[in-house]
Amino acid sequence: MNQTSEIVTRFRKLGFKITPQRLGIFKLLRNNHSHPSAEDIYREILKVHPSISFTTVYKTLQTLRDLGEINELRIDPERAHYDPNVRDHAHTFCKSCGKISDLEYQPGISAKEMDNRMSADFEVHSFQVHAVGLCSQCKT
Amino acid sequence: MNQTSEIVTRFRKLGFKITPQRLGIFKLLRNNHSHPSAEDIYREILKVHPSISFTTVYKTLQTLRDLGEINELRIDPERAHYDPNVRDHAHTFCKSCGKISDLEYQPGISAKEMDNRMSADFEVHSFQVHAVGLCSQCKT
DNA sequence: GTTGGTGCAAATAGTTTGCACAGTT
DNA sequence: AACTGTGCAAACTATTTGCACCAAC
Repeated sequence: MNQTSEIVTRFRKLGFKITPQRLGIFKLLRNNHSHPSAEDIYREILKVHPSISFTTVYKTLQTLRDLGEINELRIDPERAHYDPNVRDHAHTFCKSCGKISDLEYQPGISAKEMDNRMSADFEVHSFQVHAVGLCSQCKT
Repeated sequence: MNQTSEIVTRFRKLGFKITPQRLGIFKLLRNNHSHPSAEDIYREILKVHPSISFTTVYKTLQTLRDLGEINELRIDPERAHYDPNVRDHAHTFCKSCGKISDLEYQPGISAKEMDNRMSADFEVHSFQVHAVGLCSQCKT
């Protein structure tokens, strides 16, 4: 995810408007490594904008996703999570507590390299690597 | 997924019963490389068992998944897909038509190796690798 | 003033569950 | 006969949408 100022410029250029709600969401996401769900973000932003609606959060996340500013992670079968870090990287997902963490392991190949390799058959947009299991707290 | 006869033995051993519906589902899944959703399986099995319910399909898939006979794939944000091939392997997911295919690329590391490497922090049960993008039919 | 955003409420869709009856063992 | 499975219907939950009013531009 870019600097807030860059996103603001980008939004304006595309005819999107900048609202306090959106600014709050941008701020909440920047440097956020917790992989929040839409609901998580909604609950947090409520502290700053007590009358914001879930719909606004939801639609803003969609917009940011469509612009490639954030990734929508579909690791958790129960809900989507959002990640402002759009660089290629892997995740761990704990089946017990649902926590998603960044994983140091590198797949050894980027989405771009992957795309070059198999472009005849499939056009790769992103390349996702997940380790699913139990985190240190949950494995007894 | 094991041979049907082995699954039957395993089910009986665990106190689960063998019904024509379940046998039909076992047969439909064996050697199935199409990564069907529960709905897909339901529609297929209806041709053989016209009065089977979605609930039965759903519960049987859960049981097979819990026994490790099949993998529940959560690549498609819209629905779960099922794969009788439980060996480590990667998938492609087409954002446009939703098709899931097996991918030749090997992550270069198995879930077991992965687990050994990072066992201090996280207990890896499975290791999932997905290329998300557009299939040959959908990329214009 | 024009256009897009917000927030409410309702619809959608996949998934999951409770329960009575039927089938397997 | 005992106990699990089946099938129906309903509940649940995350997600998505329609629309009237509001705010950014």
